[in-house]
Amino acid sequence: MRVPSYQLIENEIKEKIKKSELKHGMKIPSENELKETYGVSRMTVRQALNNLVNDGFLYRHKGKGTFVNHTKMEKRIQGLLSFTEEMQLMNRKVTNKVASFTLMQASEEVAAKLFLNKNEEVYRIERIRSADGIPVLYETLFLPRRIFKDLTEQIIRESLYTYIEKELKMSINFSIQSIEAVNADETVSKYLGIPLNNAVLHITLNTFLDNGHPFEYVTSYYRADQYRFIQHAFR
Amino acid sequence: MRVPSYQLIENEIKEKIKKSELKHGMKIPSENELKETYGVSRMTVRQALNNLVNDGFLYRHKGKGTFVNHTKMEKRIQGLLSFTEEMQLMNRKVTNKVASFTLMQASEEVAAKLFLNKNEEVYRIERIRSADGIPVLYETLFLPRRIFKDLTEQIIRESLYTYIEKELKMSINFSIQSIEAVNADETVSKYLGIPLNNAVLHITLNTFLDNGHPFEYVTSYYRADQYRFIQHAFR
DNA sequence: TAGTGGTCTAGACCACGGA
DNA sequence: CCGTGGTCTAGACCACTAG
Repeated sequence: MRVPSYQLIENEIKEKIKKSELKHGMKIPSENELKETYGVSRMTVRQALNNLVNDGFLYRHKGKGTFVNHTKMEKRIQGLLSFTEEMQLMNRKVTNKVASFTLMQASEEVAAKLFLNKNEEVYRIERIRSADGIPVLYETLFLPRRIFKDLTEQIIRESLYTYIEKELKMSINFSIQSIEAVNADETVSKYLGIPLNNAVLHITLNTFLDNGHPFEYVTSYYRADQYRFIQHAFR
Repeated sequence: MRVPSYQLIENEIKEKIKKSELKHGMKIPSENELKETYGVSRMTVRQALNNLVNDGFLYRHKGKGTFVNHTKMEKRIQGLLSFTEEMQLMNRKVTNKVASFTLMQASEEVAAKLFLNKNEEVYRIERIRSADGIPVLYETLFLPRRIFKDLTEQIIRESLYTYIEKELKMSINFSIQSIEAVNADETVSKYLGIPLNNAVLHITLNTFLDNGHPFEYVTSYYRADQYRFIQHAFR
């Protein structure tokens, strides 16, 4: 069983939505019909549909049926951009300074975030990123050795996302970010050139490839006077 | 069958996480153990656990077990939720205190955000919102008189989104948020009960109806120790 | 090897919506 | 009333992790 049946069903329905064979508001076949079509049990059909509902592709009405939602593309008004790409969009020139670059064993926290076994090797890299010469963010990256066999400082000074997509030919899928506000400690104030205790955005980021594996875990601090997040959310 | 068994299981686990009987990284009982504990089938246990995984309370490792995730009040961006709805998801009780409630003429900024003519009437409302008695956010709402003809303090003490959808029968579409970090000023520190200059999240929010009209403009300050944003982004 | 979560079956009864 | 999705059962085999 290479690919589970429920994923096949999911993918077929996603494809039909993508190709507009299924459009917003249209009713899809009932669970019993899909069960026959795919020759699986109803619970398997439900597993596929549940995932599509959770991901926002479909919605259900008890007693009526299952319907196609607004397309995902509409929801992804803002995609996942790297810092380099974001700054390019605003015509600002990015420079990166690598403050440290080491290979170490993953701590428990890092191993959990990167789905590694404890003590597997990870790169730990500290980087200060500036836009038009102004330091905007200080970040610590954790990257699994397993994926980045031959990482160099040169790559880190340029763009990691470009390297992954163009050189390693891997496909980035999505990220989960947590955004908090904290007061700058000594390290942060030093690297960002701001007074101690100034409010900064503290963001941790976990990014995943198409195959479901995480390839980076990043903790970062953004200067509040230089950066803010804009977010769209749909009801 | 008033409350489905899987919801009972979900709620018990959520409660234990809330009361710190289950903490980050701890393993919860296996599906077979839970099946015995609750006297249900394994599929029912899995339905409960799947929901908790989707909502970010738990995570699984094949062959190892199911574990408790970090908790802090989190915003999971799988849609636009009101504060009330978010807190319900976390099993927390919301109380709202209205600090001021006035009808005034829109300033230039507010008129622009709400697509009003200058000097059109808007409600200006200050509100402190608490979860389980702890003040979490202080916000100032601007609502156009044109849409909310008969707004009362009572409505504001309860849930505005519910009022809009259930009473006014209008349909909320999407919001644009800007997220920044700032140091708490005197007003904010007083209302949230935190020291002056503590970092807080400063969020401004513009929310739109299905017909394209904005119905609220909100500026708010969230306690950093009680709240963070979680955001998914797709490439 | 034993235990865990992942997938799947072939049934069942229920609550809701519409004709 | 019938068809829909919602809940639930009592099994089964698989893949992964650990000792």
